[in-house]
Amino acid sequence: MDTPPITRLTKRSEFLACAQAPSCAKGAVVVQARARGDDDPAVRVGFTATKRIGGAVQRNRAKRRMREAARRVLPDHARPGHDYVLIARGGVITRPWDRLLDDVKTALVRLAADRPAPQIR
RNA sequence: UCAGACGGCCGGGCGGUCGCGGCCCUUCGGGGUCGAGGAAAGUCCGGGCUCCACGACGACAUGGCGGUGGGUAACGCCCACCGGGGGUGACCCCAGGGAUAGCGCCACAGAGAGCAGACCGCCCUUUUCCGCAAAGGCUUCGCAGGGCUCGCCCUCCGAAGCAGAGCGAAGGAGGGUAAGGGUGAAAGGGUGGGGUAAGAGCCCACCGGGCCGCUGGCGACAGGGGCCGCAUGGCAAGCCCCGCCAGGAGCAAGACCGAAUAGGGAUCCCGCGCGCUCGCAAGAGGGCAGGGCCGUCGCCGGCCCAGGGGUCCGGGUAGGUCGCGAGAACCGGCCGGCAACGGCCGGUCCAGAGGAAUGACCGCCGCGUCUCCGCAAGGAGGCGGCACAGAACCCGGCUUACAGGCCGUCUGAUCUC
Repeated sequence: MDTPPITRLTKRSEFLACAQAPSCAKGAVVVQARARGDDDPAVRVGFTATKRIGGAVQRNRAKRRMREAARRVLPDHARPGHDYVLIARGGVITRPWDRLLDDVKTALVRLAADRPAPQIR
């Protein structure tokens, strides 16, 4: 099976929809996962870093690290037809890179185990 | 060499493997190219741009600015100069218009603080008391001489005492004095001399100040002259006065396109008939007839409808496109100007934007720091050490933040010659 395309979330409404979805906090990130319920197998992902992280420089750096982590982890651990939102927590900038990857991976696995995705052809 | 003043600049570099955003090309595999800052920050001023308002004007209110002359699109910015203050100096600092337009304030301290003021001190007059006391005087006594009416008188000298002009000290009363002490942010020009009872611009010299000409300068001002002895302070970041500048909102400005759904309007087609019950009414219920759908075309049965359907127009939401980067641009040269800056010539194209592009891992080098080895030069290793910080419509400024480092000019010391 081909890996579904991964695109970015860009609309505020899409982020808000994911905010209602199940989430899992692990290490330096919080991951929200939402089954869109349409027939598109695409995986979409968005990133959030609030002002609690710091100024613009810190927030940008947090999003870049999360984006790179998602790029490494999502193709193997994301479920098709889902939207994911990664929210930065306090230590996301100083977290060692391997640990950050583990955080995202285990959060994704746990979300997939908690609620199996509806069957998608 | 050491201290310091001012101005300017950099703010990690090279490489590898995966990646990211815009644009272009593409044989759709990919390729090419560009891709954060000096502050992108704070959003404090000034503009461009856009919409709204508007008589293109004036007045008032409010806010801002405030030495002069330049620069600029403009500014509260920049440059040069002037004045004042600080520093040995290079240089630095100044909210730097008006205090005889008016109002107000000047706390505390202090005797007195805005038509000044007598606490201490100084001086004069007077008075009380005390001390000292010249020349001379008076009283008493002694001694000597002389006279005579024999008891006194006169003279010289000595002793004691008294009064005493005057001097000194203390106190009281009246007055003079702003030089001194003390208070204060500030005490009604300063310093020196004369003068005086003591003092005082009372007088004089210099400095300061005011007024009026002159000279230089575009000007702020400066220089010098004459006159005036000259009480009349500070605060205008208290109100105020004067001059100058400001219509308001901001790219979520604003322009265009515009789905689904639900409203609105126009028009066309079909239907919109009868009676009953409940209800004040709006309306609700069900019957016959009508229309639609389904089962089998119809009869018949079920369900649904009091309206249904089509076309067009308009507002408008999500969303999309534009606004949006070739400009008060940058680089180099020449010219003008002390400079800010301006002009000309040549060259370059240089991010774009949306939930927002620069990251992850690694190697080498640089810098910093720590540990160890070494007499030293140096070497080895560790670091989760390498600033402040991320364009969001765009410019010109200001302000604030910033590890470390570089360059230039100048000043004061010191050393060598």
